[in-house]
Amino acid sequence: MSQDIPFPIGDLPHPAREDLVLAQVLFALSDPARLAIVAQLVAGPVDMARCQLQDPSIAKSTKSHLMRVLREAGVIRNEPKGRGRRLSLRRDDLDHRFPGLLDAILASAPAVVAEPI
Amino acid sequence: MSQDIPFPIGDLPHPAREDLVLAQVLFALSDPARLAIVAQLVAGPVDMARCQLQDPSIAKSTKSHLMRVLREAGVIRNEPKGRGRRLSLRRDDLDHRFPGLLDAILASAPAVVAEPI
DNA sequence: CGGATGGTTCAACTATATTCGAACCATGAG
DNA sequence: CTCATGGTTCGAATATAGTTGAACCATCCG
Repeated sequence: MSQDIPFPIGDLPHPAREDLVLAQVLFALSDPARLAIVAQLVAGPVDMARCQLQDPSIAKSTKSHLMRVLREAGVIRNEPKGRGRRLSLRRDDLDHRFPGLLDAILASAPAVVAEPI
Repeated sequence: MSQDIPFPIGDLPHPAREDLVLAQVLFALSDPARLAIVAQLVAGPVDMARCQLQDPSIAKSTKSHLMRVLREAGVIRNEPKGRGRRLSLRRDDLDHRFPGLLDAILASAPAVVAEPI
């Protein structure tokens, strides 16, 4: 039961809240680049085009892959928006399944201040 | 500064508290087998010989490797004891560097009841 | 309808992790 | 000392993850 998220979140598959797996979430967050992405999303949703990686030389396919790992672990949402995509933290689902986990990680993660528009 | 732990903990190298890296800790805990080991250590130190893995068919070299990943991430201590080794959670160091992280993970991890002696 | 822009997917390659048996080392028991 | 026990390390094999350019797809803009 509950294969993917019940209501449409865009064309990409998102795991339902009850299908999140702790080890998978931890793995997704075990990479500094992915951790930095998550830190950027704490303040709120970010358009993918505006979400920068530390290393600007990274290929866009790689960036897309980073987002995929986070999405498939249930850490972020990735929904179409206009001609681009909008990324957001699935904080509610994470907090519900793993209370305190995200807070603890974010508190220890290097702060990433969102680039002003 | 502070390469390894300042006081002797056995012959194996252990990272000092201030050298623990969040991403590395998360990675160490992102494997179900390692997560289960940690869960076993919550109740207190365990002799390695008594610390069982779910899959009993796993080679001892593999078990040793699992312990190494956890040790190198600073999650567990591994000190000589008699002719064997004693494993323990570095809860104090983890709590100090990443407050709430271990609690959150353990609360969400599948409980592993220690085998009675 | 054409571009142009922004992302995903694919296939191939590289890099890193896992797993194992064998060899080795240390300790405690006899 | 000698042996058995319990673990680590090594090297090789396998598996999984990361990275990339090219191809593709969708949306907006003109």
